[in-house]
Amino acid sequence: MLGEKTQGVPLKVMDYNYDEDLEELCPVCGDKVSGYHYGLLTCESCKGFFKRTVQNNKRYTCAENQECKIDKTQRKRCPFCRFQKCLNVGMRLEAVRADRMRGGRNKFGPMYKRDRALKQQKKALIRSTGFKLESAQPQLSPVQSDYGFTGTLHSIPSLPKGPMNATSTSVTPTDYEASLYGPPSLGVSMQPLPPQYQYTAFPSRAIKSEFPDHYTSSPESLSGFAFPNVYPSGSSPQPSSLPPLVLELLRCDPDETQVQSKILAFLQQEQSGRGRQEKLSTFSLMCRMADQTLFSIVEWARSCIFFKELKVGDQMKLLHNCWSELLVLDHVFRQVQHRKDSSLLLVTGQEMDLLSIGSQAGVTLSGLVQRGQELAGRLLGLGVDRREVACLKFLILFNPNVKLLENQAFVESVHEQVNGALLEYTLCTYPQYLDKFGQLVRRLPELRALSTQAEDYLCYRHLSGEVPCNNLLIEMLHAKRAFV
DNA sequence: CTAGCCTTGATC
DNA sequence: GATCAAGGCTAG
Repeated sequence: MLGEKTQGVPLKVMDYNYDEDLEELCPVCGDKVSGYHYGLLTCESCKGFFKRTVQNNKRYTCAENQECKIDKTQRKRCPFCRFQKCLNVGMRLEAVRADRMRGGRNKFGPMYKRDRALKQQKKALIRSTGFKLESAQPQLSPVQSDYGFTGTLHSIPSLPKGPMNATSTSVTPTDYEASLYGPPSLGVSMQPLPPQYQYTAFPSRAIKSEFPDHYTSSPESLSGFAFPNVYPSGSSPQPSSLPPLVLELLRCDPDETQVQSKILAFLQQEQSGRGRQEKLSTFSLMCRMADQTLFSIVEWARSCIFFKELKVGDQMKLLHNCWSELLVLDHVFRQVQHRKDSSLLLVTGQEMDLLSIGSQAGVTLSGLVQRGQELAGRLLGLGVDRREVACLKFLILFNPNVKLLENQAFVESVHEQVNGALLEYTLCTYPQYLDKFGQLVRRLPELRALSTQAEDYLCYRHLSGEVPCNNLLIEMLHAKRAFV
């Protein structure tokens, strides 16, 4: 109500303050913002659209190629792309209440407040300096970093409680915010998980199956260090000062949420088709999870700039060389975003208690996990961001030390280019850090050492027959070493 | 379906 | 009591 007043009706209470939300436009369609809705400032119509879609579990399809431009005049044309954009800019499914309770506040309240404060600060800064500094500090996203929006994935202590309906998403009023929509379906189809898995929030329900496999408008919508795209239409949201190559590499990154939902759905399906007796052990489940993650990594690589230019033979050689490093980096960076010492965040969004790993996993595996945590700790200390990780992935993939490549020169050149872009990026984005580039790059040998150990371990477990068959992991292992 | 306006109610 | 983001209602 007041949101409308302050912006809609130009009350004469305030003298035409040149500040306050003047240029605040809905990040989905560019219309006038009416207040915070479902996680960020949006217009009234997108608020309503988002609500209808989630509440009624709407499924849309796109008549074109899922990249329709959404603006004020065309937003009605393609609900699929509109909803897609809603999610990409950061609207939160979990802010739509499963129980439809009206009024009151939710846990986003403090975040909205903080976001306002930050905007004020920024404005003051602009006024005092006379120019904008756009996203000089991309990791300080008011909407997504501090309140742990990876942190909405925080765990629910135990199994679904009484009034929870098995298939629908109804949840008790008290924990609807926290539980989101994942637990019920997880609980049903995945069979009772081992106690060390806690149920975690998972921000989607059936809608997830509607998501396309790639996203188009904003490369920046992931949690952690991402900056929400507040630019009204599809043009590049980044200040031009950033090395374009870095942005390009980031664009190749898959949407975490989509990967997460895909893998979770896969595991659920696999698990539901399994009899009670043949339920997987925790370790086997982890292997399946890693296996699926590896699939998504391979998928990522194959669609990547540069990599897709290579002949298949070279692609295979590069991937065989670095699959475990990419897998470990993926895991480690997830822990960086997770920011918890007490648990691991799995690719499915589930949390796993580190203490229980320590007590159940055996020395070698515990040691590996521990080393992963240490690496994550160092990266966290460095303040690594997504763009840097995107570069590191390419540096790992385009390893110039891989021999017998058909197009060795190309691989070397890509490696050099990415190196240069990363250096430039760290220098211009974190000028206060004298040697961030060096620090980052020095983590790569550590990563490699860790991944080699992990491979050894996997190999050992494989030889003891403990790793599920038909496994891409094993295929990769085979490719790299001569097996018995 | 859409989107503008209305009602609610926990928090400040 | 004011605030303001949720959900609800209803013309178009």
